[in-house]
Amino acid sequence: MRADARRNYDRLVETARHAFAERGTEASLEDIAKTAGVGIGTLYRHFPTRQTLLREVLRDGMAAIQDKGRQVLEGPAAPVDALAEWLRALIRHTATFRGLSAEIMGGLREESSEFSEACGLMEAIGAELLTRAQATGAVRADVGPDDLIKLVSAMAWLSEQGEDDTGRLVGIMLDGLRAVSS
Amino acid sequence: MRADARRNYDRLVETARHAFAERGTEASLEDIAKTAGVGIGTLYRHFPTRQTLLREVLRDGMAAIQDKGRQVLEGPAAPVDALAEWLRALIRHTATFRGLSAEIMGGLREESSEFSEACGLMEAIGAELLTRAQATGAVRADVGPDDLIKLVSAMAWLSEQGEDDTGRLVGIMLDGLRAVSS
DNA sequence: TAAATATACGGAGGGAGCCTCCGAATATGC
DNA sequence: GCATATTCGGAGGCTCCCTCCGTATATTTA
Repeated sequence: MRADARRNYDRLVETARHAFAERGTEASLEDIAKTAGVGIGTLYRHFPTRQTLLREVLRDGMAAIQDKGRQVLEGPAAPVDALAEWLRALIRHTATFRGLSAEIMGGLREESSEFSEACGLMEAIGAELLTRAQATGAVRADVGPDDLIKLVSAMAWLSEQGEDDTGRLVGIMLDGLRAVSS
Repeated sequence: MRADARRNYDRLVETARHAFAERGTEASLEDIAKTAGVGIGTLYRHFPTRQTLLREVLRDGMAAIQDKGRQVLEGPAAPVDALAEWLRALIRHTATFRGLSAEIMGGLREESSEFSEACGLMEAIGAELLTRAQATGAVRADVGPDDLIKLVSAMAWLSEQGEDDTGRLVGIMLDGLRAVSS
């Protein structure tokens, strides 16, 4: 990769990070290019679609969520609590940009999405935490890992909508996931 | 109101209903005007904002939800079940158009929104059903009517996202609303 | 170091959608 | 039938999307 290309690539990712944080995932790409001091053509060469750019911006955060998953899995907490903690972290991350939860849901649905891979990864981690929690009988048996992602997206969407007190609502949802102690 | 104005108004509402159903609330207004056989200026005179048009399209459905509320309130079902049934109906209605749940959430937040009034109404009905259910001890006491609307919106959003099996996820949420039988 | 070449840059341009504004058209009341 | 208050319609200015290709520049080679 040529040096100038590398430089522009990095500048674009950083600028996009700020723009997405400020204006959501629908931020103007022309603005991002201009702010990065780069032509719009350059942006499109490096990132053919908005999703490509978004995925790159999110790379680190995704890795962090993965780590978090491993951490709670190996931690001392009870399986249900470990799952809950991870879900909360995932929700927080999914809500960093307005519009992101919709992209995630798209990734869950369409194989071709740029987020399909990331979704698969999250689902895998969730699956591990989930089955472990289900084995203890503390989480209802009729939910799958994909349900987890969907519920997480919905909660993240709520959070995106300018809802600051999402924590309590997430708590309600988590209670719903717990098995009825009949 | 002049006869031609009335005619155009009605045509616009009907055309918009189809367009929103097909393409979501972001459907092109210029297309709607064209399909209705009307100039774009005419559309904007009758409906200064997209929300105005959307609100008009939803008028009947909103009334239906109100009726439903009265119906379950006076019905024989247990308060919790009445609440659950009404919430399910509200979710179904909120999910008729892609993008509607976001508008609803906006209406809940901003007084100036075209949906503010409708939201207030829904919240009032929900409040009645909720307090009644809470009085029986079957629903947790730490939720308010606004929480209901938020959770409904989140579920409707899920449904909008092309999720067909939302019923089960809604069930999970409803379980979360029920009081822990300690 | 200077030429050759592979690579990357940038923005003009066509398309779509939003919304405003105002001259032209037309219902309605007298 | 005419006056006039309403309403109509779409051109036009704006923003944004995305593509295409002539120009510029980094890197390699002699």
